[in-house]
Amino acid sequence: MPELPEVETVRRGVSPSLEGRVIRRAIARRPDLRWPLPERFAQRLKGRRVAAVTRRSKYLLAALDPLGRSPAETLIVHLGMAGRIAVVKSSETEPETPGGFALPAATAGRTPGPHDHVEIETDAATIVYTDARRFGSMDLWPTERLAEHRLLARLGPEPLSPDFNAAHLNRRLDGKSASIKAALLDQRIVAGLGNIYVCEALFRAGVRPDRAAGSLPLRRVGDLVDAVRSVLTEAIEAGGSTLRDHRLADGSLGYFQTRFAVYGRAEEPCVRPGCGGRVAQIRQTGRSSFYCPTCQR
DNA sequence: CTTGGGTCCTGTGCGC
DNA sequence: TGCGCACAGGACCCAA
Repeated sequence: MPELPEVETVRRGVSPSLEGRVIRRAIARRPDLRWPLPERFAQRLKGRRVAAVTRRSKYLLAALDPLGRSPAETLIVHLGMAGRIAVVKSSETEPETPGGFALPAATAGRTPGPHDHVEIETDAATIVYTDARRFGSMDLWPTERLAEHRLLARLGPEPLSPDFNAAHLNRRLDGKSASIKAALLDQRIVAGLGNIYVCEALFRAGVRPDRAAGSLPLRRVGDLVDAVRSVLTEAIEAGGSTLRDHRLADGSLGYFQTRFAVYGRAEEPCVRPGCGGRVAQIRQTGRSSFYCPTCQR
């Protein structure tokens, strides 16, 4: 799934086709993704002007201007594990397909793929939401009360904001017996990290994923904050990581996966010069963790 | 409250 | 080549 860098990459890709533009057509090909879509979802999108496209954690947020009796509302999109968004330019009959990636059908005369669930069309492009596993979700919610939405209300600070700092993280880890890996995946503690970037951040900070969260001295908590920041920042610059599903909105590939130090590198040598260790893979709460037993303590 | 396991769903890649 | 199984970037929900 898309973690924060992938969602941010998608946000940047779709913004030009949505911001300041009017939704002239919307299609929902099924009534639900992970949960039921809102009542009359497609109809309620039609005619609305998109004021801005932002991101909170792994959620894409499209702020919609009021229309008629509808107040200002925000379209909330989560990509789940395999959700993908493609921008198909209205003028393109045969869109570019870099990397051999076939863009989902969207424009007139093209057949939609079996998992192309939602399409949103402006005068600039058609935004196609594809999600084979359907772990993703969409909702429409009054912008005025956005912070109260059940999916957003309990999220911790954005990892790239000043609110995520050593003092905050130390307070949230204090006394925790769960692993540091589980704590960093807990979206209430810090919002937007997933399995890949937690593994990579722990490597950078030299912290074993199975250490008790509450066992880190403040200084090392500070190292972890720095590591989270640097890995996310670099991943965003690289356009995210493409394993299976993630694509930039134009269909091209993110390339941060070429810079993974540990994720998916079980048995391979540690990248730290002179280390000589091998990357280990363990399971924690049902998910794979990768780390260097020599560098990470 | 915290913690870990089960769950939703489909596709892919591996071993046999 | 086919089959079955494990696993996949998430996170809600629930039992203990």
